Amino acid sequence: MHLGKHHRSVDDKGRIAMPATFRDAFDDTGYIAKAPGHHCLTAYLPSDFTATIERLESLLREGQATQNEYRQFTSSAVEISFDAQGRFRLPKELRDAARIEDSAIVAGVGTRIEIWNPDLWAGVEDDTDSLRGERWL
Amino acid sequence: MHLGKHHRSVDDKGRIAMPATFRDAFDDTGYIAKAPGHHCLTAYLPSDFTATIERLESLLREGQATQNEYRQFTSSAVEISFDAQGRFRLPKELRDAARIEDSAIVAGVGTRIEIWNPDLWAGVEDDTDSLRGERWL
DNA sequence: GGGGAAGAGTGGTATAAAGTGGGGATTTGT
DNA sequence: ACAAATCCCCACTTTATACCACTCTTCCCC
Repeated sequence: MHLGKHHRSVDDKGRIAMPATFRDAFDDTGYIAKAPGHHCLTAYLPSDFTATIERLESLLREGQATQNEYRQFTSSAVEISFDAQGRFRLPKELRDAARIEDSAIVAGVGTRIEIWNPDLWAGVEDDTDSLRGERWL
Repeated sequence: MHLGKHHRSVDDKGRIAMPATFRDAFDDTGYIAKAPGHHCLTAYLPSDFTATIERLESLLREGQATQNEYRQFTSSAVEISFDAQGRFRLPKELRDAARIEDSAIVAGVGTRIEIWNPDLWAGVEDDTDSLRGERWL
Protein backbone atom coordinates (compact mmCIF):
# COMPACT_ATOMS: atom_id res chain seq x y z
CA MET A 1 0.00 0.00 0.00
CA HIS A 2 1.59 3.27 -1.13
CA LEU A 3 0.56 6.48 0.62
CA GLY A 4 1.63 10.10 0.74
CA LYS A 5 2.57 12.82 -1.68
CA HIS A 6 6.11 14.09 -2.24
CA HIS A 7 7.46 17.02 -4.21
CA ARG A 8 10.78 16.25 -5.83
CA SER A 9 13.32 18.16 -7.86
CA VAL A 10 14.37 16.76 -11.22
CA ASP A 11 17.95 17.73 -12.03
CA ASP A 12 19.29 18.35 -15.51
CA LYS A 13 20.37 14.73 -15.74
CA GLY A 14 16.79 13.58 -15.22
CA ARG A 15 17.44 12.20 -11.76
CA ILE A 16 14.62 11.98 -9.19
CA ALA A 17 15.01 10.90 -5.55
CA MET A 18 12.45 8.18 -4.85
CA PRO A 19 10.78 9.05 -1.53
CA ALA A 20 12.27 6.88 1.18
CA THR A 21 8.93 5.41 2.18
CA PHE A 22 8.42 4.05 -1.35
CA ARG A 23 12.05 3.16 -1.90
CA ASP A 24 11.98 0.65 0.92
CA ALA A 25 9.41 -1.37 -1.04
CA PHE A 26 11.72 -1.68 -4.05
CA ASP A 27 14.40 -4.32 -4.19
CA ASP A 28 17.07 -2.51 -6.28
CA THR A 29 14.99 -2.29 -9.46
CA GLY A 30 11.54 -1.25 -10.64
CA TYR A 31 9.62 -0.25 -13.76
CA ILE A 32 8.09 2.95 -15.04
CA ALA A 33 5.59 3.29 -17.86
CA LYS A 34 3.21 5.85 -19.28
CA ALA A 35 -0.17 5.67 -17.60
CA PRO A 36 -3.06 5.12 -20.01
CA GLY A 37 -4.13 8.60 -21.10
CA HIS A 38 -0.53 9.73 -20.54
CA HIS A 39 -1.34 12.42 -18.00
CA CYS A 40 1.19 10.89 -15.66
CA LEU A 41 3.64 8.03 -15.29
CA THR A 42 3.25 4.94 -13.14
CA ALA A 43 6.08 3.28 -11.20
CA TYR A 44 5.82 -0.44 -10.46
CA LEU A 45 7.55 -2.90 -8.19
CA PRO A 46 8.91 -5.74 -10.35
CA SER A 47 6.18 -8.12 -9.14
CA ASP A 48 3.42 -5.56 -9.76
CA PHE A 49 4.74 -4.83 -13.23
CA THR A 50 4.73 -8.49 -14.17
CA ALA A 51 1.20 -8.85 -12.84
CA THR A 52 0.08 -5.80 -14.82
CA ILE A 53 1.57 -7.13 -18.04
CA GLU A 54 -0.13 -10.48 -17.48
CA ARG A 55 -3.47 -8.80 -16.84
CA LEU A 56 -3.11 -6.81 -20.04
CA GLU A 57 -2.17 -9.93 -22.03
CA SER A 58 -5.18 -11.69 -20.61
CA LEU A 59 -7.46 -8.83 -21.70
CA LEU A 60 -5.79 -8.99 -25.11
CA ARG A 61 -6.69 -12.66 -25.53
CA GLU A 62 -10.28 -11.92 -24.56
CA GLY A 63 -10.47 -9.08 -27.03
CA GLN A 64 -10.90 -6.54 -24.21
CA ALA A 65 -7.68 -4.72 -25.11
CA THR A 66 -6.09 -3.85 -28.45
CA GLN A 67 -2.67 -4.69 -29.83
CA ASN A 68 -1.88 -0.98 -30.00
CA GLU A 69 -2.73 -0.62 -26.34
CA TYR A 70 -0.35 -3.46 -25.62
CA ARG A 71 2.30 -1.88 -27.89
CA GLN A 72 1.98 1.51 -26.21
CA PHE A 73 2.25 0.20 -22.70
CA THR A 74 5.14 -2.20 -23.17
CA SER A 75 7.17 0.05 -25.44
CA SER A 76 6.88 3.00 -23.07
CA ALA A 77 8.13 1.00 -20.09
CA VAL A 78 11.68 1.18 -18.76
CA GLU A 79 13.47 -0.66 -16.00
CA ILE A 80 14.91 1.66 -13.38
CA SER A 81 17.61 1.24 -10.75
CA PHE A 82 18.68 3.41 -7.86
CA ASP A 83 21.98 5.12 -7.21
CA ALA A 84 23.70 5.32 -3.83
CA GLN A 85 21.48 8.31 -2.95
CA GLY A 86 18.26 6.50 -3.78
CA ARG A 87 17.66 8.32 -7.07
CA PHE A 88 16.50 6.85 -10.38
CA ARG A 89 16.85 8.29 -13.84
CA LEU A 90 13.73 9.16 -15.79
CA PRO A 91 14.47 9.03 -19.55
CA LYS A 92 13.75 12.20 -21.49
CA GLU A 93 11.12 10.38 -23.54
CA LEU A 94 9.04 9.73 -20.42
CA ARG A 95 9.67 13.18 -18.94
CA ASP A 96 8.38 14.75 -22.14
CA ALA A 97 5.37 12.48 -22.26
CA ALA A 98 4.30 13.59 -18.77
CA ARG A 99 5.46 17.20 -19.27
CA ILE A 100 7.93 16.88 -16.41
CA GLU A 101 10.74 19.44 -16.37
CA ASP A 102 12.58 20.55 -13.24
CA SER A 103 10.26 19.15 -10.57
CA ALA A 104 7.67 16.45 -10.11
CA ILE A 105 5.11 15.07 -7.71
CA VAL A 106 5.59 11.46 -6.65
CA ALA A 107 2.34 10.22 -5.16
CA GLY A 108 1.37 6.99 -3.44
CA VAL A 109 -2.01 6.00 -4.85
CA GLY A 110 -2.82 2.84 -2.92
CA THR A 111 -1.98 0.04 -5.30
CA ARG A 112 0.38 2.14 -7.42
CA ILE A 113 2.87 5.02 -7.45
CA GLU A 114 2.30 7.91 -9.85
CA ILE A 115 4.66 10.60 -11.11
CA TRP A 116 3.12 13.91 -12.18
CA ASN A 117 3.91 17.33 -13.52
CA PRO A 118 3.13 19.53 -10.45
CA ASP A 119 0.71 21.75 -12.37
CA LEU A 120 -1.22 18.78 -13.72
CA TRP A 121 -1.32 17.26 -10.23
CA ALA A 122 -2.83 20.51 -8.94
CA GLY A 123 -5.67 19.80 -11.34
CA VAL A 124 -6.25 16.47 -9.61
CA GLU A 125 -6.45 18.13 -6.20
CA ASP A 126 -8.72 20.90 -7.47
CA ASP A 127 -11.17 18.33 -8.79
CA THR A 128 -13.65 18.89 -5.98
CA ASP A 129 -16.57 17.59 -8.02
CA SER A 130 -15.62 14.22 -6.69
CA LEU A 131 -15.66 15.11 -2.99
CA ARG A 132 -18.48 12.94 -1.80
CA GLY A 133 -16.68 11.23 1.03
CA GLU A 134 -19.79 10.56 3.03
CA ARG A 135 -20.21 7.46 0.88
CA TRP A 136 -17.11 5.77 2.18
CA LEU A 137 -15.86 7.63 5.23
CA MET B 1 -15.82 4.21 20.14
CA HIS B 2 -13.89 7.45 20.54
CA LEU B 3 -15.20 10.13 22.88
CA GLY B 4 -14.02 13.44 24.27
CA LYS B 5 -12.34 16.59 23.06
CA HIS B 6 -8.75 17.55 23.82
CA HIS B 7 -6.75 20.70 23.21
CA ARG B 8 -3.14 20.02 22.26
CA SER B 9 -0.06 22.08 21.53
CA VAL B 10 1.75 21.56 18.23
CA ASP B 11 5.47 22.28 18.51
CA ASP B 12 7.63 23.62 15.73
CA LYS B 13 8.51 20.11 14.65
CA GLY B 14 4.84 19.29 14.13
CA ARG B 15 4.61 16.97 17.11
CA ILE B 16 1.24 16.40 18.78
CA ALA B 17 0.60 14.32 21.90
CA MET B 18 -2.20 11.86 21.16
CA PRO B 19 -4.64 12.03 24.09
CA ALA B 20 -4.00 9.05 26.33
CA THR B 21 -7.55 7.76 26.03
CA PHE B 22 -7.21 7.49 22.24
CA ARG B 23 -3.60 6.33 22.32
CA ASP B 24 -4.53 3.16 24.15
CA ALA B 25 -6.60 2.08 21.14
CA PHE B 26 -3.59 2.35 18.82
CA ASP B 27 -1.08 -0.45 18.58
CA ASP B 28 2.12 1.52 17.82
CA THR B 29 0.95 2.83 14.45
CA GLY B 30 -2.02 4.56 12.86
CA TYR B 31 -2.94 6.61 9.79
CA ILE B 32 -3.95 10.20 9.19
CA ALA B 33 -5.54 11.58 6.04
CA LYS B 34 -7.33 14.71 4.89
CA ALA B 35 -11.04 14.45 5.45
CA PRO B 36 -13.05 15.00 2.25
CA GLY B 37 -13.67 18.74 2.12
CA HIS B 38 -10.37 19.22 3.93
CA HIS B 39 -11.77 21.16 6.88
CA CYS B 40 -10.06 18.75 9.24
CA LEU B 41 -7.92 15.63 9.36
CA THR B 42 -9.03 12.14 10.31
CA ALA B 43 -6.93 9.67 12.31
CA TYR B 44 -7.53 5.95 11.78
CA LEU B 45 -6.60 2.77 13.57
CA PRO B 46 -4.76 0.52 11.10
CA SER B 47 -7.74 -1.81 10.77
CA ASP B 48 -10.16 1.09 10.22
CA PHE B 49 -7.89 2.61 7.61
CA THR B 50 -7.61 -0.63 5.67
CA ALA B 51 -11.38 -1.03 5.77
CA THR B 52 -11.86 2.54 4.52
CA ILE B 53 -9.44 2.02 1.62
CA GLU B 54 -11.20 -1.19 0.66
CA ARG B 55 -14.60 0.51 0.75
CA LEU B 56 -13.26 3.25 -1.52
CA GLU B 57 -11.65 0.75 -3.92
CA SER B 58 -14.89 -1.14 -4.10
CA LEU B 59 -16.78 2.05 -5.02
CA LEU B 60 -14.09 2.77 -7.61
CA ARG B 61 -14.64 -0.58 -9.31
CA GLU B 62 -18.39 0.05 -9.39
CA GLY B 63 -17.89 3.49 -10.89
CA GLN B 64 -19.31 5.16 -7.77
CA ALA B 65 -16.04 6.95 -7.00
CA THR B 66 -13.49 8.61 -9.28
CA GLN B 67 -9.79 7.99 -9.72
CA ASN B 68 -9.14 11.56 -8.56
CA GLU B 69 -11.08 10.90 -5.37
CA TYR B 70 -8.92 7.84 -4.79
CA ARG B 71 -5.79 9.84 -5.59
CA GLN B 72 -6.71 12.63 -3.19
CA PHE B 73 -7.40 10.32 -0.29
CA THR B 74 -4.46 7.95 -0.63
CA SER B 75 -1.91 10.61 -1.48
CA SER B 76 -2.91 12.69 1.55
CA ALA B 77 -2.56 9.77 3.94
CA VAL B 78 0.47 9.12 6.11
CA GLU B 79 1.35 6.35 8.51
CA ILE B 80 2.11 7.67 11.97
CA SER B 81 4.02 6.22 14.89
CA PHE B 82 4.36 7.35 18.47
CA ASP B 83 7.48 8.41 20.31
CA ALA B 84 8.29 7.46 23.89
CA GLN B 85 6.10 10.36 25.04
CA GLY B 86 3.10 9.26 23.01
CA ARG B 87 3.44 11.96 20.36
CA PHE B 88 3.10 11.60 16.60
CA ARG B 89 4.43 13.87 13.89
CA LEU B 90 1.97 15.63 11.63
CA PRO B 91 3.68 16.48 8.29
CA LYS B 92 3.63 20.13 7.27
CA GLU B 93 1.55 19.29 4.23
CA LEU B 94 -1.30 18.05 6.41
CA ARG B 95 -0.95 20.86 8.95
CA ASP B 96 -1.26 23.39 6.15
CA ALA B 97 -4.24 21.62 4.62
CA ALA B 98 -6.15 21.82 7.92
CA ARG B 99 -4.74 25.26 8.83
CA ILE B 100 -3.15 23.86 11.98
CA GLU B 101 -0.32 25.97 13.41
CA ASP B 102 0.69 25.92 17.08
CA SER B 103 -2.29 24.14 18.58
CA ALA B 104 -5.05 21.75 17.60
CA ILE B 105 -8.22 20.09 18.80
CA VAL B 106 -8.21 16.30 18.84
CA ALA B 107 -11.80 15.12 19.06
CA GLY B 108 -13.32 11.68 19.42
CA VAL B 109 -16.23 11.52 16.96
CA GLY B 110 -17.64 8.08 17.62
CA THR B 111 -16.34 5.95 14.78
CA ARG B 112 -13.41 8.24 14.05
CA ILE B 113 -10.92 10.70 15.53
CA GLU B 114 -10.69 14.17 14.01
CA ILE B 115 -7.96 16.81 14.24
CA TRP B 116 -9.03 20.43 13.85
CA ASN B 117 -7.74 23.98 13.80
CA PRO B 118 -9.20 25.32 17.12
CA ASP B 119 -10.90 28.28 15.40
CA LEU B 120 -12.54 26.05 12.80
CA TRP B 121 -13.63 23.67 15.56
CA ALA B 122 -15.30 26.61 17.29
CA GLY B 123 -17.39 26.94 14.14
CA VAL B 124 -18.58 23.37 14.63
CA GLU B 125 -19.67 24.11 18.20
CA ASP B 126 -21.36 27.36 17.18
CA ASP B 127 -23.40 25.62 14.50
CA THR B 128 -26.68 25.73 16.41
CA ASP B 129 -28.75 25.32 13.26
CA SER B 130 -28.21 21.64 13.58
CA LEU B 131 -29.38 21.40 17.21
CA ARG B 132 -32.42 19.23 16.80
CA GLY B 133 -31.46 16.53 19.24
CA GLU B 134 -35.04 15.72 20.01
CA ARG B 135 -34.90 13.37 17.04
CA TRP B 136 -32.33 11.09 18.55
CA LEU B 137 -31.85 11.95 22.20
C1' DG C 1 -4.39 16.08 54.72
C1' DG C 2 0.67 15.39 53.33
C1' DG C 3 4.14 12.82 50.71
C1' DG C 4 5.43 10.09 47.12
C1' DA C 5 4.85 7.61 42.83
C1' DA C 6 3.12 7.25 38.29
C1' DG C 7 1.32 9.03 34.18
C1' DA C 8 0.48 12.81 30.98
C1' DG C 9 1.98 16.76 28.44
C1' DT C 10 5.77 19.94 26.71
C1' DG C 11 10.27 21.45 25.31
C1' DG C 12 15.05 20.96 23.77
C1' DT C 13 19.41 18.64 21.93
C1' DA C 14 22.20 15.27 19.42
C1' DT C 15 22.48 12.02 15.85
C1' DA C 16 21.06 9.74 11.71
C1' DA C 17 18.80 9.79 7.42
C1' DA C 18 16.90 12.00 3.36
C1' DG C 19 17.27 15.08 -0.35
C1' DT C 20 20.05 17.98 -3.60
C1' DG C 21 23.85 19.42 -6.45
C1' DG C 22 27.92 18.70 -8.93
C1' DG C 23 32.59 16.67 -10.82
C1' DG C 24 34.70 13.53 -13.55
C1' DA C 25 35.31 8.96 -15.66
C1' DT C 26 33.12 5.78 -18.82
C1' DT C 27 30.13 4.44 -22.35
C1' DT C 28 27.24 5.18 -26.49
C1' DG C 29 26.14 6.79 -30.87
C1' DT C 30 27.36 9.41 -34.92
C1' DA D 1 37.36 11.15 -32.84
C1' DC D 2 33.88 13.90 -30.92
C1' DA D 3 29.64 15.13 -28.54
C1' DA D 4 26.11 13.57 -25.81
C1' DA D 5 24.38 10.68 -22.52
C1' DT D 6 25.11 7.70 -18.54
C1' DC D 7 27.22 6.12 -14.38
C1' DC D 8 29.78 6.43 -10.07
C1' DC D 9 31.51 8.99 -6.59
C1' DC D 10 31.81 12.91 -3.13
C1' DA D 11 30.01 17.05 -0.55
C1' DC D 12 26.59 19.79 1.49
C1' DT D 13 21.96 21.15 3.46
C1' DT D 14 17.75 20.09 5.36
C1' DT D 15 14.66 17.22 7.76
C1' DA D 16 13.37 13.45 10.60
C1' DT D 17 14.14 10.52 14.61
C1' DA D 18 15.70 9.01 19.06
C1' DC D 19 16.81 10.56 23.57
C1' DC D 20 16.80 13.16 27.64
C1' DA D 21 14.95 16.68 30.98
C1' DC D 22 11.35 19.08 33.22
C1' DT D 23 6.55 20.39 34.80
C1' DC D 24 2.00 19.43 36.25
C1' DT D 25 -1.72 16.67 37.54
C1' DT D 26 -3.76 12.62 39.46
C1' DC D 27 -4.01 8.95 42.41
C1' DC D 28 -2.68 6.19 46.08
C1' DC D 29 -1.17 5.11 50.57
C1' DC D 30 0.19 6.25 54.91
